[in-house]
Amino acid sequence: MNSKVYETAGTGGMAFYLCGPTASGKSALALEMADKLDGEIVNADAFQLYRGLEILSAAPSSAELASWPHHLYGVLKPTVAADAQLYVNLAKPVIAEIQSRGKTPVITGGSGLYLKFLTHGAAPLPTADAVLRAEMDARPLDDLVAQLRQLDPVEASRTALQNRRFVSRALEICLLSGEKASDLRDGWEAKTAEISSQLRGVVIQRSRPVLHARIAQRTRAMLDGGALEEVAALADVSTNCEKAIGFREIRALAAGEIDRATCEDLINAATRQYAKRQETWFRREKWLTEVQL
RNA sequence: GGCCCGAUAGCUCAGUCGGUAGAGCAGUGGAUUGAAAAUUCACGUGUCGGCGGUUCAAAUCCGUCUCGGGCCA
Repeated sequence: MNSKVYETAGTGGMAFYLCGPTASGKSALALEMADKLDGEIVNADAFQLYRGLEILSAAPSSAELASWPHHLYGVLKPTVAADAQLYVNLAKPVIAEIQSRGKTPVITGGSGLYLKFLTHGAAPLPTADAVLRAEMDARPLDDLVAQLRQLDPVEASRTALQNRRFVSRALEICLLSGEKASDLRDGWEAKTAEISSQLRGVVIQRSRPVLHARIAQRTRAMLDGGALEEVAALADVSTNCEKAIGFREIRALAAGEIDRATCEDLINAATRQYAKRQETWFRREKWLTEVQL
């Protein structure tokens, strides 16, 4: 059934990437692949990194974690605001250490940006600055766009100017570095193709009806399996964790603003939309071998 | 049985004075190198419940039937 996956994986040694949309069955396949490749599983999911979000993030169960070496699951406190570079800083040494023992890292997850940073490296850009971001968040978008146009017309011309996040980040780079974001980014982009040719991995695909059914099943299991208690226990969380799908919905349920069925529907819809975005992302990663399950 | 209200996109609904219909949500496709489970862009033909009638022209007016919901018996 997974002969194409095995073929892509080869005989082990190199890191193997196992990607796919949420609820596609990555975790189960990871266990299988780790066994096959004499490997160890490394998390590449932005939310499974956190402790206390196990149910919402559909992290592997404690039984699964105990059954085989897993790395980078539940390693961050919910108050920490992670980002792609922080993830790479955590993952690189873990992967190297696994390889030094002659094992194969099976890097498993669906966070496209985190995976991209890990596989292709980071552009030489300044790190996010919380204070500057807060300042920019308080300004009108038009104002940010005008300043970006002035500081870096090239970047402004190729940025989606309706997207506040993208405009802010481009501007942030210019302001923190004193250089043009476009110049800093160009150097990095030129090198990505060569890197891709040396990577090895698969992206799991499932038909939409199947994926949607799996999502619905999982949402129900989450809500029945302690997600409400988990959210209730998360008193102090970073703004990262607040964005976990299900967090707001379950808060609303607990507050009596919506009923259980509505909560379930909302979580399902948000999860389906997320899965679609993941598919769009991975479709562009041509180095991944598509595997239909 | 009588009366009233409703029936329009997958869902919830809008539709002015008659000129063959459009919002939100859902869905689909895209963008996306330090917030990414984030953020953002694009995409709207559907027996206007059925049948008849009036009219140059009906989602819209009239009749009737069907199915909901309600009130009175």
